[in-house]
Amino acid sequence: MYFEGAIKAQERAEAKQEALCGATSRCTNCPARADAICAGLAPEALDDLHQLSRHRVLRKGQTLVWQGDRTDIAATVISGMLKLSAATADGREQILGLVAPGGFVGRIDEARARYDIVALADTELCQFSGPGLALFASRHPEIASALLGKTMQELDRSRHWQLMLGQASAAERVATMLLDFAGADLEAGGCYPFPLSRGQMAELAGLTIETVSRQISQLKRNGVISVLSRTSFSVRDPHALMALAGLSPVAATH
Amino acid sequence: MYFEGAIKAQERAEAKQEALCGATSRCTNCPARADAICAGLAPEALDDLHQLSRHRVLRKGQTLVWQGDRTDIAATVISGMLKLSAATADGREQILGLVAPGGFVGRIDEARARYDIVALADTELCQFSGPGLALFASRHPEIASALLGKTMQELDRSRHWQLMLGQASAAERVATMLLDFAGADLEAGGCYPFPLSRGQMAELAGLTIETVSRQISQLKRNGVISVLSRTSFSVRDPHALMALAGLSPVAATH
DNA sequence: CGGCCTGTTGATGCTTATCAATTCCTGTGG
DNA sequence: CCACAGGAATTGATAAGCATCAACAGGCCG
Repeated sequence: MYFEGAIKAQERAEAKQEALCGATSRCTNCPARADAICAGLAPEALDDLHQLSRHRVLRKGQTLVWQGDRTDIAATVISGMLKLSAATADGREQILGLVAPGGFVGRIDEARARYDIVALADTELCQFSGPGLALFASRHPEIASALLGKTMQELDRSRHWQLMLGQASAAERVATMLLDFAGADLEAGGCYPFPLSRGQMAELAGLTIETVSRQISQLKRNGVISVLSRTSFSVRDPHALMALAGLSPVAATH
Repeated sequence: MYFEGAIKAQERAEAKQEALCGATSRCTNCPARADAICAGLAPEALDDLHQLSRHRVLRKGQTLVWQGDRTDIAATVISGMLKLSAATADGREQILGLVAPGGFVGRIDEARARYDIVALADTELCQFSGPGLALFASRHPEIASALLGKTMQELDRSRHWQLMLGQASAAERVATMLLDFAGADLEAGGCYPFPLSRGQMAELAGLTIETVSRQISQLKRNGVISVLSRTSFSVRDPHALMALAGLSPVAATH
């Protein structure tokens, strides 16, 4: 789900090449537009929205927003990947969400940010000011509706993890993550990437690095998956993996 | 936060008495309106919205939506309290959210419900059809904006619990819940209700009944709180309670 | 080729779940 | 008003699961 869009990231190379030509031209060629809040916007409205936006590039590891900042940044991810993560006073971290191309981050109102927003890879953004976007949305119901839809989708994802973190065992959490990485086109023998390091997987699943590693090793031992490299795996027994993920009521709908 | 609105529930008695008089009259007297999505709507628009709504009463324990149902119910809570909860295949339950008067539940699009919606107390609703409300929102930016605001607020709450469930110890989770029950007006000696049973508190915090009970007993032993009855407690040492909750970065902003 | 970061594996202990027994409210009926 | 029944809550004993600490292996880049 999160990661399907990431594959398109390579395709953006050419879009990057073309220097500042017409505003609309950049938008029509935008690789994220089909999934973004501006999808299906009429040409002249798209042009207006483009006037409000600022193209921005984050390098891997760079932080867009710091937890506790008073900021009203809003943005669509064009390429790359962002993570939203909150840290506790004593340094424990929890990844709250991942945002793939076409996804939306930020707030409409200006309030203290409750989490960091950090680039997991080099990331291009189409950035807006929150109030500016809100004003635009008030005049363009299709944008307001798209914003609501994106936010509800994020709410569903967050609640899905709420269930996982509250009730699932380590094995169930890891199996669920792998299914998520595999995406919709899960099949026996299929090869999929680990888009996150073990440490990031641990932060997402509310586990330690060691536990994630052990669970992956056990799936390997049981013949459910093969680990091809540090960053990719193949699924030998999709049915077993889904059975292990078990409690995810959301899986079926993705 | 969740529970401040609940106190107003008693005040609704008179509103209930008045039989069907003018549509707008019912809305203007609605005890939840100040916090609901219809707050600040112009009189004629309010009247239009009222035409789309259906007043409904749920008895305690009654279910509005079943997990897995294909439904598009949307509603504002007028009085009482709803819980959103998801169950795993083997019966473990997790409370995903609580909705107090003025709060909004449901979906705009028709999709499979990912969680149950159940009344924790006798509850009055102002119910809409999702698409009907969406259409209304597309013509009334202030409603679209209010819906987005409510949804973002729910997203913040869900992510707050994501952090709790992923990283916090049992002691931290229970302390955080008690602070939540106390609400904004926390003070030494202040007396507050347990709006949830121990079992419900456990479902919310991702713990067992026994662990919740033990944590409360320990807070009692350490002089941080007193338990006055099964359903109320007083805070002897607010500072200690906040220190124990510790990692909640959200607490400060409520 | 060597250093370093990431990941794996092992040993141990703490936290919390589980199972079981008892006590305490609360509401009902005598 | 008091006694009693039944559920809710508390407390205790034990065990499972995961974190923590520690050592080691493997791959990548300079």
